[in-house]
Amino acid sequence: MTDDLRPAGTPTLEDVAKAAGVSRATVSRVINGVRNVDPVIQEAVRRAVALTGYAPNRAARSLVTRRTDAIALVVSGAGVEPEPEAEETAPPADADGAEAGGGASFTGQVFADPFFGRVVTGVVNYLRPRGMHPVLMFAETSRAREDVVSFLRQGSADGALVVSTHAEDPLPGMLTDAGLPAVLYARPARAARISYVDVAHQDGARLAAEHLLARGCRRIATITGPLDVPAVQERLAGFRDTMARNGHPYIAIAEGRFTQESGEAAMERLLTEHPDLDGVFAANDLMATGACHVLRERGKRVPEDVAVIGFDDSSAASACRPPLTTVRQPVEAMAAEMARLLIERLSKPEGAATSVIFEPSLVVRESA
Amino acid sequence: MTDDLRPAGTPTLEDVAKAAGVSRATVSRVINGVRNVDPVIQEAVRRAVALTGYAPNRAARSLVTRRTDAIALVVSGAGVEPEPEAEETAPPADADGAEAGGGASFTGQVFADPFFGRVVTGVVNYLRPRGMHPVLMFAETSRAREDVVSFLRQGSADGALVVSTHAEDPLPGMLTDAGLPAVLYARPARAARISYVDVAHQDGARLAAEHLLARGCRRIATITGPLDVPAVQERLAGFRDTMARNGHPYIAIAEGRFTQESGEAAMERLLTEHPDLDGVFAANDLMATGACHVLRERGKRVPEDVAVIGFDDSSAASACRPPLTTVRQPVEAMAAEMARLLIERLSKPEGAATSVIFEPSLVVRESA
DNA sequence: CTGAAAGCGCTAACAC
DNA sequence: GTGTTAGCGCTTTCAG
Repeated sequence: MTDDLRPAGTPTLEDVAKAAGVSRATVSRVINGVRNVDPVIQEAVRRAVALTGYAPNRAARSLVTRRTDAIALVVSGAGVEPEPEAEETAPPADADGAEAGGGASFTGQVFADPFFGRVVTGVVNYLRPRGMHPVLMFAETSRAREDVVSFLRQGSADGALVVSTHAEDPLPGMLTDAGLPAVLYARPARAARISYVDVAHQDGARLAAEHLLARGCRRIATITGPLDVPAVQERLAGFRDTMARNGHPYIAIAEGRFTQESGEAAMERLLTEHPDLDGVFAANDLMATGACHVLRERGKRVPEDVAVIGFDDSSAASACRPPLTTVRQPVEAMAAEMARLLIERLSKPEGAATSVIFEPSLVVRESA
Repeated sequence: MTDDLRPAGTPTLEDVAKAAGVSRATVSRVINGVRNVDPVIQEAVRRAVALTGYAPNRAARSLVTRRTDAIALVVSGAGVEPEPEAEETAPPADADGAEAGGGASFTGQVFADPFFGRVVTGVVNYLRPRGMHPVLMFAETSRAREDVVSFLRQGSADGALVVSTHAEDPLPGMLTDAGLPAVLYARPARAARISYVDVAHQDGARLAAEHLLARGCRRIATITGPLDVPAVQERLAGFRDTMARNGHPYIAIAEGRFTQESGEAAMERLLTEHPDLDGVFAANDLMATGACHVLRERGKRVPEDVAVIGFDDSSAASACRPPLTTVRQPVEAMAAEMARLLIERLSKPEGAATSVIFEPSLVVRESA
C-alpha cells in the first residue's frame, strides 16, 4: 500500500540487490558466506534480505552448483520379484493403501521392523545440521530400482544411501555401473567397488554364544535370518564357531525371515525337534520376540527354562516381555557414518571405496 | 574412441537435439509427452535419447516449471520445547546417534510407533506412480520448524504433509501464514484454514465400547493419550458417551503418552485403584500392549479376566500376545488421501480447505 | 572489494 | 508440426 516498488512474486536476488543498492553478485556472496565483503555492505544486504523476505531458489542454485543437497535414502528389496511380493505378515495390511496396490505389502512390512526407524534417525541427525535432506524411496521391484537410478541421474539427489533387505540386490551394482555415488548399509553379497558400513557380525554372535554358555545353557539352538544374506551367514558362523570351541560341535538351526511371525514358526520347529533346549539365539529382535511368545505358550519360562538372545537392540527388544537380552548394533551411528561417507565421496569423487565396521555390544536385560 | 562428437559431461537436451537432427523444443515436447509431434520424429528422438543416455535435469526443469515434484513429509512435535526433549522411553536410545544429540530421542521415539510406517507407506504409494517423492523431515524444535518453512519457501518441495504428535503444534499455523500448501493428518487443536484428513474418533471409541459391553464387561476403564490432543478427547468422549448411554455413568481413566511404557504405567495405576476391572480400552495399540503385559504380570488373563481393546491396528496389534482386538484406522488410505488433497491444492491454489473423515472399523482378534 | 556478464539446462510463447 | 527465442534465479569468472 505504501511504496509498491517491490515486485509481485517471491523476491529474487535481483530484488534484494536493488533494495540494498548493490549488485546481485554481492548479495549472493553475502548469502553464501563468501569472505571479502565489506561488513557495512553485509549488514545492508542482511537488512534487505529481511525486508524483502527473500529466500534463495534452490532450483536455480542447484542448476549452477550441480548439487541438490538432497540424498536418496533407499530401502531396497529382493533381487528377483515374482511381481508384487506375495508374502506378508498382517493380513489386513493391504486392505487399503491407495490404488497403488503393488508394493504396499513390502513397504508395510519393512517399516514394521523398528530397525529402519533407527536408520532414518541416524541419517536425519547427520544430514540436518548440514542443510541436507533425505528423500525416501523404496526399491522392491525392478521398475522401482530403475526409478531410483533415473532419479539420481536427473540430479534430483546427490547420491544414495541404500539399505538392502535381501541378498543379491541388483541396485548397488546398477548404481555403481551408472557412476552414481552410493553407500550401503551392510556388505553386499556380490563384491562391488562400493563403500559400506557394517557391524562385526561374528563378534556379535560370539558375544551371544559366550553369554549363553556362561549362564549355563547346554542345549542351544539358533534362529537365523534368510541364509542367502551374508550378514546372516556371518552371524551363524560366529555363533557356531564359538560353540564349537566350547565343546558344542552341533547346533540346531531354524531359518526365519526376520519377521516376528517367522520367528514363532522357527521356534515351534525347534521345539518339536529339541523339546529340551535351554538356550536360543535369534538373528534379530523381532524373531526373538516371536520365540519368546511361543516358548511361553509352550509353558517354558524365559529365561529360567530357556534363555533367549536377540540381535539389533531395536525397540522391539525393550518392548518384549521379558525385555530381551540382545546384541546391540549401533545403528544410528552406522547410519550417520553412511551419510558421512557419502558426503565425503561427493566432495572427492575419485576417492576409493571404503568400509567401516562397527563393534556390537551385548545388552543384558532379562531374557538371558 | 570411435567418433567423439558427443560432449564430455552428462548429455543435455541440446545434445539429444543434435543427435536427432531436430530442435531442443521438439525433444522437450517428446520427452514431456506433448502431442502434435510427428510419430517419425518422435521415434528418432527416442532413439537419440537412448543413444546419448539422456536424463532431463530436474533443477533446470524445476526452475521454469516452478515445481519440484517433491513434497515434504514432516513429523511434527510439541508446541513448546524445553530445549532437546528430555523424555524418552528406552535408555539406550541416545547412546549413539551421531553428534547431533538433540532430536535423536524424538526421532527414535517417533518411529518406534509402527503407525508412522503406515503413513509413509500410504504416502509413497500415492506419490510414486505420479513421479513424486517425499522428503522426510522432523519438526520437533522451533529451529527445525523454521527449517521446514524455509525449505518450502526455497521451493525445495511443492508442499507439506504434516503429522503432528502433539496438540498446539505451531507448524500448521506457520505454514498457512507463509501461504505454503499443506495438509494435515488429524484436525489441528486450534482451528486453521488448512485441509486435513482424520478418522471418526468418536465412532471408533463407540465400536470399542459396544464390543466390551457386548462381551459382558461391567467394570470398564480406559487408557487415554495426552489429554490436550483433540483426537484423544474425541475418543474419550465417544467412549464415555456410549458407556453412559448403557448405564455406566462413570469410567475410570488413566492418561498415557502413546508409548508402550506409558501404557504399562497407566494400567498399573488403574489396577491399583480398581483391582476388579474387567475391560480396558486403550487409545492406541502400543499402550494396549503395555496394558496386556502388566495384566499378565499381575496374574490376570486376557481376555478371560480382563478384555483389552486397542486403537490403530498397527503392526503392534498383531504382534501382541494375545493378538489385540483393536479399532482399525485406515492409515494408509488416509495418508494417500492427504497426498491427493495436497496435489489437488497444488493444481488449484485457490481452492478452499477441506477435510476428509474416514470411518474406523473394529478388528476382532483375541484380546477382547 | 564490487559489478558486469555469461551461462547452468530446460520450458513455453511465439513465429513460421 | 517444428524451430527460435527469451528467460526461470542463481553462481561465478573476469574486469576494474
